Amino acid sequence: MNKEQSHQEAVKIYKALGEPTRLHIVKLLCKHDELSCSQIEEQLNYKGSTLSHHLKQLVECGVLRLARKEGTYHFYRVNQDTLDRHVVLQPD
Amino acid sequence: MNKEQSHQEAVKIYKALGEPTRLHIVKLLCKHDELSCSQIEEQLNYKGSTLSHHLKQLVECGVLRLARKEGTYHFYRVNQDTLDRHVVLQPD
DNA sequence: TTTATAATTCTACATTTATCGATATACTAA
DNA sequence: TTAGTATATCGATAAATGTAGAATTATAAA
Repeated sequence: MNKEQSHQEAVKIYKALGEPTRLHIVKLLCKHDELSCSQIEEQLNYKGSTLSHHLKQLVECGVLRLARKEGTYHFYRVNQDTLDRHVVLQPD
Repeated sequence: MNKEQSHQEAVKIYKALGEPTRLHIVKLLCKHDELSCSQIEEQLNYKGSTLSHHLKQLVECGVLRLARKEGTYHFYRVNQDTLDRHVVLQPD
């Protein structure tokens, strides 16, 4: 990977975290091992379609991954290595 | 400072860095101790008014500071402590 | 199969924002 | 004072984006 690519990769990650809803999602997942979209919906005051939109972006930039499916539930996890490579998240 | 405030503060910093031009400016300043707007203009392909706009945002979120004025030159520096508290910048 | 639930995708809309030219401000030198 | 230069601010515009309702897909249970 060249400099320009890694630059854009970092930009994507910071842009993903530079939005209050998405940073909330990530912080929540840092405390919960794994969560489904509806479990996140219970904790944060947003519609499922909105959360789905944000989850997609967080997966695309590598901050999260879809780790497991059980029935209709999709469980997401933090990619801790990706996070560690770019950010220092302050605990709530 | 409460949780919500520190959350918003982190969001501002990540949002500031989640834009290619601003991340370029910050990386440049990490290598140059201090730089003026026109010195940055020499290295990055943007107009002064655009850079001024970005520098303002980077100062507002605490990533940079206006460290020194000499004549009409305004020299900016990285706030390394702020940066260290929130991000791990990959070297170019 | 039908019904219900979880998640995603689609569509629309309002808001934000990156960029840059024009203008204004601040400082220096002649 | 006048001219020149460095920044900052203003105004306009095109593009990106967060949100949520509607529709769609996928899975499970009755």
